[in-house]
Amino acid sequence: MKLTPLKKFENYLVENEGRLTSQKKAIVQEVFNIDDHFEVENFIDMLRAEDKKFSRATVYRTIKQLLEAGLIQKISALNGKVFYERKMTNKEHDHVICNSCGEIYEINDNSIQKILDNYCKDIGFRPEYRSLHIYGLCKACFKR
Amino acid sequence: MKLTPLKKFENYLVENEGRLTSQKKAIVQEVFNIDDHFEVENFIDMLRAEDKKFSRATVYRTIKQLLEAGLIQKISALNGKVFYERKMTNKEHDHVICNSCGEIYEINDNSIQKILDNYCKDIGFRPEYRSLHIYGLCKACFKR
DNA sequence: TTCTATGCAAAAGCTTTGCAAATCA
DNA sequence: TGATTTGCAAAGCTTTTGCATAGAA
Repeated sequence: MKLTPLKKFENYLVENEGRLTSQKKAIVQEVFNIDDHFEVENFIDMLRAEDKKFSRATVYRTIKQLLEAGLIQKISALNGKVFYERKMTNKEHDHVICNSCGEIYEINDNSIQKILDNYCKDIGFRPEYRSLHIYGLCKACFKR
Repeated sequence: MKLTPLKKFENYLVENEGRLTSQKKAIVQEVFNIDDHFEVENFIDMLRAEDKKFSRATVYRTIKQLLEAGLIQKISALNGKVFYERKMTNKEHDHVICNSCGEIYEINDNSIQKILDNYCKDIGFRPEYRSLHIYGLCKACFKR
């Protein structure tokens, strides 16, 4: 039995003396309609485009709650931009990125996962999210 | 023959029509005196404590230049905090970052390097730089 | 009915920028 | 000398907060 994100959020709110308002409902649905990561300001624009003109404060507050509820995760890029995306429990984010053509490859090697899990265990760290990015030149671009 | 960070920065500045001022010199020396990562505001305080009272703008501008020169690197924690640290050319930067207190641990495990090198070799990718960040809760914060 | 959530505007952090004066090459 | 850099203050951005009102339970 799998709960919908909205249901999960509702459970979280019940447990934490929160209330499920129409704004929160709409925000949750919007977030889980987006496959990709998103920035808050863009997200607000998307809501606006659908005539869901909630205040910035409400959107920020709801995103914070979704984060606390563990339904979404935050990604901080090196350029200072902050993204959010719905949390995929079974998917890590390992990428190989070509500096020349921008092509992105996914790494699928669970020996990395094992090593990292062991490391975390050793230092008593409880991992929640990982990001592994390798930058360089892909085969084709290297030949040139 | 190994160049000092200051010399490298000087070279970078010459190539980019920049000038090596006394402020920049002092900032570079301070940065390379710090073994750990640092936040800009703390860094400014450290400079102040040594009576190097440069304007915030100058510090930010110099850090930006050091970043462009490839002498330091930026780390963004999920709680929004931004850290910098000097770049060790012979060492990859794998970090474990606590989302609660912001503490950063370094991973030293060259088996990761081997796996990644193998992976790159397999797909014909020539790696230049990698960043591996694990976010979660450190021992102390998890207990709370 | 009671307490949380919302919207607004103001404030808070952090970082960047415009401009005149200072400094480097 | 001529161009970049500095310091200051102001402005920009993103995010948070105080407060009165609206709304959920």
